[in-house]
Amino acid sequence: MGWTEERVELLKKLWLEGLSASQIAGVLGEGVTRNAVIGKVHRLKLSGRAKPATSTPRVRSAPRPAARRVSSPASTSRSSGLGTVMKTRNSMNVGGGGGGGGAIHGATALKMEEEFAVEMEMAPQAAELFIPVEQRLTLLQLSEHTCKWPIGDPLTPDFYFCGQHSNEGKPYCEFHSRRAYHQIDKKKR
DNA sequence: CCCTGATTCGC
DNA sequence: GCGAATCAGG
Repeated sequence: MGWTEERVELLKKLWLEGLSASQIAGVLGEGVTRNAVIGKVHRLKLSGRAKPATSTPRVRSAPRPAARRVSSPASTSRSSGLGTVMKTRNSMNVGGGGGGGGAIHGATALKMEEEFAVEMEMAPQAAELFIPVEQRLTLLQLSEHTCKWPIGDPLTPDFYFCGQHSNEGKPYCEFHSRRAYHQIDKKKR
């Protein structure tokens, strides 16, 4: 499928809006891959949309030895699981019983408007894992195959570890292993 | 592992 | 011009 003016405009809009290439590809659908989007973006010369200008030396350490293409894949239909985006804030439930202690809400909610909108749009059912009290682990109860994802405030009695089963040398259960690596948030790039 | 954008280069 | 493969980074 070629790039009609409509699609190009939509691409521009979404890209400038800050959506990732894969997300845009998902929106455009119909056999449009992330690479196609990125390639088009480059050709349109509208790449680098939030460059701090600092830190982009583009070091090409490996000069690319030989990267011939593989035979054509015949079918390009791709049903990307777009609705799988999970952006959830780690619930920090710190106590609550005592006197009116915690009004410690930072001023982090500044540039959250658009992001939050997109968030709600794409991950309507995102939720944090809930671990039943009887399954929660203290530090001493951790073993090789228990998820070591910390939940809550370490300085608080209700701090505990996930404790779900984790596979083969992995420190976290499947649910948390992603979060461990992946930067769900962070506004630096 | 998952993902991101960047680049190359055969088509 | 297009985009798959690949790279480099998070």
